[in-house]
This record gives sequence, C-alpha cells and structure tokens, in this order.
Amino acid sequence: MKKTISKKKPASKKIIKEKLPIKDNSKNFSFYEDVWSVALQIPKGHVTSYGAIANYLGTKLSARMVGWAMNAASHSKAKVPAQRVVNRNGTLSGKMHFETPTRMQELLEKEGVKVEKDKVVEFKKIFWDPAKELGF
DNA sequence: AGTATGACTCATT
DNA sequence: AAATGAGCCATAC
Repeated sequence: MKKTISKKKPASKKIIKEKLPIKDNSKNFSFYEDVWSVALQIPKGHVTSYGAIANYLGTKLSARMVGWAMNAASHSKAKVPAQRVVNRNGTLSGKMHFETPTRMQELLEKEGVKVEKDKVVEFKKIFWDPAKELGF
C-alpha cells in the first residue's frame, strides 16, 4: 500500500516513528497510516482498542488520535477494518460513523464476533493487543 | 497563531 | 456506580 492519502496528508511533524518497532514502515508513513497498518493486521474475529493501538504506536495517552485516524481512514481509499477497533470497554463507540449505525455490528458478527447492546461479547477473550502480538 | 473539537482513557468526586 | 475534569495531539477554522 502506498500513500492512499491523496492530496492532503498530514506532514509528520511528530516523530513518534522513532518509537515504532516498524521503522521501515514509519519512514514514509504518516501517523494515520501507522494506525491503519496495525488495524489491518488485526486477525479476523478479533478486536482491539484505540488505546492498545495508541500504546503500540507510543502515544498511548492519546487514543483520540487513533480514532481520528480511523475517521480519516473511512474517508480514505484504504479499507481499514474499523469495525475491529472499539474502545477499551468493548463498546462500538464508532458505529455512528459508519455508513449506518448498524453496519459496524453486522460486519463484526459476520466475522464471528458476537455483539450485544453495542458491546463486543467476551471482548477480553478476543482482544488482540498489537503491542503484545506484534512483539513490541 | 489561537481556539475548538474529537470513533479515548484515566483519575477524582 | 455515575458524573466530571483533565490529559493527549492532530485537524479545521
């Protein structure tokens, strides 16, 4: 994947990449792309949280940016499985940003993830921590 | 260049 | 246990 960001892409003024284990990627990848890269690696049927991704990127205190990146991803051509990214509670906090509020849940259930009342069932069980799984 | 906002999270009340 | 404040940092205006 190569800069699908099109015209306006954030100039990486921040050097969070230094902390990234995946420097080869970070070299030319922006913060968003870093987030997407992680999101794309989430195994099917598993989910992770904004904070986990943020933590992996070294900015765990700013999980907001991850969500922001997801928002940008939706607008981008990159197909990021944003449905696999939920908040720390396992709640589909971002469902309202999908095409339809129910789309996120449907996508998850289609992948074998049970969702109930906007929350991932057994969230802890299928939780996928990038910092852990990717060998931080 | 300063202010406001957000698909978050944590600590305190 | 629910509500509130604060921290975080990139974007938009």
